[in-house]
Amino acid sequence: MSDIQVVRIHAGEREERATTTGTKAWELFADDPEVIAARVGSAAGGEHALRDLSYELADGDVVEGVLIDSADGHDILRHSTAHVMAQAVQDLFPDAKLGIGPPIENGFYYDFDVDTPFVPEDLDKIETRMRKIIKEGQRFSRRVTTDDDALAELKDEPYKVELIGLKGGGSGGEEAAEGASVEVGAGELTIYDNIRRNGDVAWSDLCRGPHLPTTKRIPAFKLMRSAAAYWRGDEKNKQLQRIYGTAWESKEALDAHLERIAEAEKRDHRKLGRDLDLFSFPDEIGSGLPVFHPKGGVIKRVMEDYVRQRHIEEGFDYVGTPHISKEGTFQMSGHLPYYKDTMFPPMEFEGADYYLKAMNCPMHNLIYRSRGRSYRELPLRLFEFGHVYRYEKSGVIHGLTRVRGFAQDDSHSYVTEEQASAEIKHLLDFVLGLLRDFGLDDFYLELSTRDDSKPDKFVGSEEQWETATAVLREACEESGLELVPDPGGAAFYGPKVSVQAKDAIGRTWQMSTIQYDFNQPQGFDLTYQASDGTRKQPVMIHSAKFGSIERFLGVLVEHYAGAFPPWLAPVQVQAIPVADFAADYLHDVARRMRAQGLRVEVDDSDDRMQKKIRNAQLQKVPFMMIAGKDDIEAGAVSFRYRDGRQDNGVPVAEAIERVAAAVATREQV
RNA sequence: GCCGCCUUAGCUCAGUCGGUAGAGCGAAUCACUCGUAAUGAUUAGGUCGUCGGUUCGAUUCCGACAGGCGGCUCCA
Repeated sequence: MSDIQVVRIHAGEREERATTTGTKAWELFADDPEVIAARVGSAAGGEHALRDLSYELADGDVVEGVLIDSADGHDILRHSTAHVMAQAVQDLFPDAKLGIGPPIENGFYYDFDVDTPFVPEDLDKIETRMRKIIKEGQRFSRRVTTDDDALAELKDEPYKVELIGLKGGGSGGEEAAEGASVEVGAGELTIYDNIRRNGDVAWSDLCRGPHLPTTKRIPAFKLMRSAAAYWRGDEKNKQLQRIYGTAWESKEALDAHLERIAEAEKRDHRKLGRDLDLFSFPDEIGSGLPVFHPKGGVIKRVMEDYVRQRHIEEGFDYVGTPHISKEGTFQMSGHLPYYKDTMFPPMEFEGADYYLKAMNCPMHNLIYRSRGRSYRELPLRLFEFGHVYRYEKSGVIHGLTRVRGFAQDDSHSYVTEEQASAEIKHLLDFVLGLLRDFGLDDFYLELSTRDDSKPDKFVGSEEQWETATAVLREACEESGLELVPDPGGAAFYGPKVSVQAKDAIGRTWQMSTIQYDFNQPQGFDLTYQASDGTRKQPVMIHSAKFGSIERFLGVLVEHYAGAFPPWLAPVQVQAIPVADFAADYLHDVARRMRAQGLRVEVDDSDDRMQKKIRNAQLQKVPFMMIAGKDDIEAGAVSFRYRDGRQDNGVPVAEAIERVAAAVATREQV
């Protein structure tokens, strides 16, 4: 028997463990608590060559080699935990039919077809059962089978039967099996048996693997919630009951994960929006239609002022367009056939159908077209805060991040084909700089292209798409940022680049978008007079930096956890008199600060000073400015910063200067 | 839109196995005038999401609708 490499994989890190002969390979890591997954490969034939080999141990037991392709230890751990969960569910609910159960980011799920949805108490029971299975140390054992054998064996599992059918389903098979790849993969069919110590098969599942050696290798897990999910992600299919869980290499890692979830909840902009009195969603107005309170209004206005100023500096002209328009505008742009369902129903008036606009591009096109254009005018850059309304399905509304009415910081650059590349690179630079000013500096790009298998979802010729995609790709590559492909994610009129930014706790948000559009200029018959006197069609480049002001604000609330940097903070300075006698003094200092454009409030309520400090702290005000007898005598104030640091006896002029400087930097404090 | 859960004072939540409700915080008033995260007392505040049904009686049980939450689907 040839030499075997045993590689251990611990929490996503790989480490070569040993080279040995096959017979002892399994024993090497069988008792190593560090190992949560194992790969067995052949030194001679390369690890992939051993996919199907099994190894005979000294005592005659047979152990399967596990092949871990791109998956890391977490995926194996989580997928194995999903199996244990499914076994527990079928133990407790014998009628439950299996869907699929893949690992996902931070966890796993498994779908079940059951008559009654799971309730939280069911999850407790399932967890208990899972602990028992884990304790039993059932071995995950791989078994190659044939389609026919598998169909016979799994005849009571209709969804598994369907997956087997998909696998062999010809050209569509690969795509159709996408969601099911952990079950059947692309190659041969395998079944994993969970084998008890006494050799009994406790449970089996159609699965491509790989898995942990035994269930004992699951150190820490927790079931999180149950929810319905459409079979194979298609809303035409039946909904199955999905249970989500998470699994980690240690109790500590699990606790840290739960801690991160709690931290994310604390940052939830819907909660902070209420606590900090920023915005609300009155039922009376309607779902997904926020109102901004004075403090939220300040942040919104500062954001708008900033982005308007930046656009003007970058050569954009600020324009304005109405909220409603006759149907023809959206016919011309080509939007209506694609998006009628997601536009609010039209209002009939004087024999015409008026729609609330769901996009601004058509309006900008009409500004472009309002007179003849010369190549000398290009690039022509138009920018506005366009208020758009989209009839989002009721189930998707979410705080400020998914609403039915919002303002886009929408811009369109009309350029010659030759200028497109430079304009896109320029926009990308512009966008990244802007995001950095909002404290976001960890990015990657996503390039959304058309889906060649669904030509009816996209307009334009293949060459047009190729050109446009190439231009975008080049700009992305030049930026040096990581580029992730998103096939099929393009708008109907052209490909797009989107900037994905990571927030303070590592969550990714889609921010700005840049889209290359060769279609609308044609629909609107946009032209310019070229230098040679001919009429040519411009290319239109859509870009939105915030995307939606509402959404961006929601993301910022979560990114900063409500503790905005001074330039964005609704109240920059909270003045707190030690007692009443100091209120006039602070009102005077506040007046001088306001004259510098600073946002200052004086808390002259009859609360005690400590209470006022607490309130200011809870409101996450960056500067607390305190004054009592000592300060008044010295013509000074005392600072308390948001982090609790103090600075006593700062002369008033210097204090004002200090706050103004902090605001001017746009930096967090 | 689909599945499940939820909706009681401004907020967070108790409670009523069907006999119309409570706490803490917040608010208002009064007293205290205080040096870096909650002074004390008093008072006000709710047709228990809306509409309908069952019932002698509904906040409680049933239904519809609206809104919210968690997912799915969707996201120009």
